[in-house]
Amino acid sequence: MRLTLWTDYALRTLIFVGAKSGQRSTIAELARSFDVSKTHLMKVVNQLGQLGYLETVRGRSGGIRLGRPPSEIIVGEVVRQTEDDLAVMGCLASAGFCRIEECCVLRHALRQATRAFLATLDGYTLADLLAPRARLVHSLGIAADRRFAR
Amino acid sequence: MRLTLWTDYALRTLIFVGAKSGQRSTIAELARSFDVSKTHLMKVVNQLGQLGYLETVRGRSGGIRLGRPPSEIIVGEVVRQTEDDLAVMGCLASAGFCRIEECCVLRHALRQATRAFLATLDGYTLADLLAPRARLVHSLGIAADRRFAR
DNA sequence: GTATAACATACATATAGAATGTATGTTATA
DNA sequence: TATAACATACATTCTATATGTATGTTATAC
Repeated sequence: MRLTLWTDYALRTLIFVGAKSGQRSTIAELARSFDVSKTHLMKVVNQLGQLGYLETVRGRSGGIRLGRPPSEIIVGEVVRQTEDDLAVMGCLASAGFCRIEECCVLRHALRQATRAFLATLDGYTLADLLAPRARLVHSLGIAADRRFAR
Repeated sequence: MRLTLWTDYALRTLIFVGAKSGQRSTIAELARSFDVSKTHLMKVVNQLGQLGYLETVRGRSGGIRLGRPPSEIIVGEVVRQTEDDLAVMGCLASAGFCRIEECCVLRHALRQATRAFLATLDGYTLADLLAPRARLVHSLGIAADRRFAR
């Protein structure tokens, strides 16, 4: 029962970009920090941009910043959008999967459990994830931006 | 975020065997009903037997029956045992996965969400799943056992 | 005004884990 | 003692995920 690495990168991207607050981040910088290829992470960033979670700026001194305040980015919502299949069992993904589906109590239980999972994540916003900001900045190796430093 | 088909078969096996109550089931019969190969389902049944959920009887007129009362078979417990990896994200599966893991609030949230998922399933026993017995028996095509019928 | 840094996107390939299949062995009873 | 049924090791197939490659677009610094 694993969420995709895609969702993992998406959430980590939001945390990273959020931790830099005012400063812009670049995909190259994120990719280095996560140890993924730039082109791959680019796709994740692209989706987050289209969903409005990120504001992407093209051009020579472009980069990424948050598209809305951290307190308005709900973790459960992000997961629902980056994960394209949240059905924990085949019978929840397509009809006719199992012959007892019309009277299946298990199916009901699984739906309820999935709701409980997402509801828990809905209790967290990006602002909550950014609470230990000082430690995050340190762990992520976020340094002062040299372009603006001098 | 899909549970394995293995877990699916395990739960369906318990429902099927439970629905036949007193009567023994055979793997061949289950395999036919689920439209899986006998040898594959055999492995699932074997595990359930080793865990004590099923009592398997070898020999010419052998078969399967429940190893304990339906009310004592907790769905969440079964899932925890048939699913070998319940970590919804890499960072919950192995240490050193991500550089912010020591101060990561998301990690905490994901653990909490997983607990909520399983806690929901812990609220159901096999007895609950068997409640609509008449309809189950009908949908599963469970007929009177011919070996004992005449 | 043009070179360049940065994002955008379509398409192709690789990989790992799940799912299934094959083969052989063991048990118990009709 | 033949046979129906469970036991288990090993091999193979399949598919979604993950990644890579290639090319295009945008906007600004110089």
